[in-house]
Amino acid sequence: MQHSKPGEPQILIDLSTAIIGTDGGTFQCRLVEDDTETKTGRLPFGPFVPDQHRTMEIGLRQWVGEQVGVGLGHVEQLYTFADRGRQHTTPGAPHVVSVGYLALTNQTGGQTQAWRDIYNFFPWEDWRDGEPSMLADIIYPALDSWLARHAERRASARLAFGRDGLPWGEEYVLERYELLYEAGLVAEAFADGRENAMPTPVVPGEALQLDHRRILATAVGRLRAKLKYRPVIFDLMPQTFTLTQLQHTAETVLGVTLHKQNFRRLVEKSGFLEATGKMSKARGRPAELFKFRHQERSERPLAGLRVSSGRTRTSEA
Amino acid sequence: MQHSKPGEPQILIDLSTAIIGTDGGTFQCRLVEDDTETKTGRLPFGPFVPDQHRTMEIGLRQWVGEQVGVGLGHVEQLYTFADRGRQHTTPGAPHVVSVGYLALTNQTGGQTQAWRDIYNFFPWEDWRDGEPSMLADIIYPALDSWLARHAERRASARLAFGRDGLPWGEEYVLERYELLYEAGLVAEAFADGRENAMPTPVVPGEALQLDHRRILATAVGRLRAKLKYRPVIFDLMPQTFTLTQLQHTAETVLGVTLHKQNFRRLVEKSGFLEATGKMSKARGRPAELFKFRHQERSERPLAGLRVSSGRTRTSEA
DNA sequence: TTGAATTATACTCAATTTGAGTATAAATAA
DNA sequence: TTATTTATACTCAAATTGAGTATAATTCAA
Repeated sequence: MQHSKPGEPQILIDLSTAIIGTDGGTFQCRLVEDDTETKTGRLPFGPFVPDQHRTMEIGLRQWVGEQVGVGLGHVEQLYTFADRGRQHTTPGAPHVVSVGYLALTNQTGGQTQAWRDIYNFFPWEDWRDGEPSMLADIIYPALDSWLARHAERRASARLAFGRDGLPWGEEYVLERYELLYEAGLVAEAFADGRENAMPTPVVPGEALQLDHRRILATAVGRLRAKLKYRPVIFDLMPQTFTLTQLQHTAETVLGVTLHKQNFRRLVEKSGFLEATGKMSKARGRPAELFKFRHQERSERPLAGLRVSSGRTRTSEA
Repeated sequence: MQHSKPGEPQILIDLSTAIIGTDGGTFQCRLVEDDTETKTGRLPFGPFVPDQHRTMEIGLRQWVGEQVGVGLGHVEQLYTFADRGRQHTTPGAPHVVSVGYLALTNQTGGQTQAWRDIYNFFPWEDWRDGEPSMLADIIYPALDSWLARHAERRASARLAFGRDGLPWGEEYVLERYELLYEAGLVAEAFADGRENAMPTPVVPGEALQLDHRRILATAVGRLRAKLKYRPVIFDLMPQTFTLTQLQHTAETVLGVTLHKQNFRRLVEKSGFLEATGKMSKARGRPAELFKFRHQERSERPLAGLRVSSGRTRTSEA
């Protein structure tokens, strides 16, 4: 009864995957080394073909395998985006819906140049050296001028960007990107033909094709949130690692710095780590190498790192 | 390049919505008063028609409006289910993908019989009177016998059901339902033609059509989790309410009992409530009526109720 | 070869939060 | 008028958190 009559426009589902890893303090995402000579990068993606793919995850693994050949650890579905005007619509062609996925890996880099620093796409998200100056210098003035005409979005903007004394919530990555898009300040807004968009993007940060930057923002927000209540960080780590390396990874993902002694206390108490007895060799005092106790993953309530930043953040200059 | 060639089987997207409310200690979901005389209920749902629906949320609001006419408060997307074998597939017909949504409302009941107690569908989820005996009596024996042949699912089962001394995590509603489905213990497993399924469901609990019980499980799990970090509970409350009513709502959703004095302390400290000065009249001492400070929703970090159960749960008998 | 710099790790301590009560107040019902 | 019911206030110890200080084990550079 509610089902579509034949002749209605077809729907095509695209499966797009944000493959995320870290490498010595950089926060990386795997892009496709593109054949076409467009300036903007893209995530690995391809259509969901129900006849070939028993599940969407099988489909995405096929496209990831063919296009970038990265071994995936944790994989999770993020969100299904279907709004008209934000999907690439050729008249007459099927309507495209994209299902975004997050995948984590501990194998980044290698010989390929296709691993890109995620903070290139979202430079305002990296607070490891304090509040990025572009917020006060560029983003807030531009956003405020748009908000003057869109009072109904004020409350969301305050929460998302931590204005007026509210804290900066590192997990609101998507909410921030969406506001910048709505305000016409990023390149995709112009590419999608929004009437308020500037031909030259106002806000710094590299664009991606289609809605891939939106998917990446969703992925980063989800990962940042999840880090705090599930032990997903270990999917980003090599076999063995020092506590400092673990902390650097957490800081890279969260985009903030953490209190070292407390981080160590937290992580040791968690029971997820097992000392290997071996030591790392580097500058300064050698650090013990740990490994993740995989069995623990199924043996305890699965807390994450209930991390707190090293310094009380004052959210406004 | 990766796009579908014409002639490939069509995809149809169904939008299905779990509308959830509470009414004096019962946890309710709005079903459609069904025209067809099937025994099993269903959620309001209908196809996503891109030409008519600018967004999926617009589409779902249309189907909800037409089929049940309930005013929706908070609405959020849950998950997109597309696995073959769990969607109703008629050969040659389009493959159906369902996007599940959660909607909250504070208007339940009324004249209709279509509001059903959610714990009818998941009786093992209600721990307000302690651990339901059916877990030890029916579910665990049946599950264990299946696990004996599926050792690879053991770890998930322990976590989901809190076996072997692990705590019962009230938010793992979907994970529990999925395990029961996989083990062939619920009616939908038989309806979907799984070879290991019993013709008569082993586990108590009413079934729903299609994958609607899976969607409802997703909704309940998400709501239980979200209650703890976002102020969503107020979408379930009337304009004014006593602290006891608020607590009962939280207990109804979470399926556990809470410590009264601490709940009150928590909720008062949160800053989300505003005393009205009015008093409720009932048995016993009158309670003050509060209302939700809607502006607060955009003025503070949006914590939820970091509730803890009234008694330390021992997860195994 | 010594001492400065660097990094790791151990420990302290006050403030806050949490879990689990006890005590008291204000109604109704018998 | 006393028991029952419900609401609210307050206490207190344990655990957790935020922010240090102190010390140990290296390398680097003079």
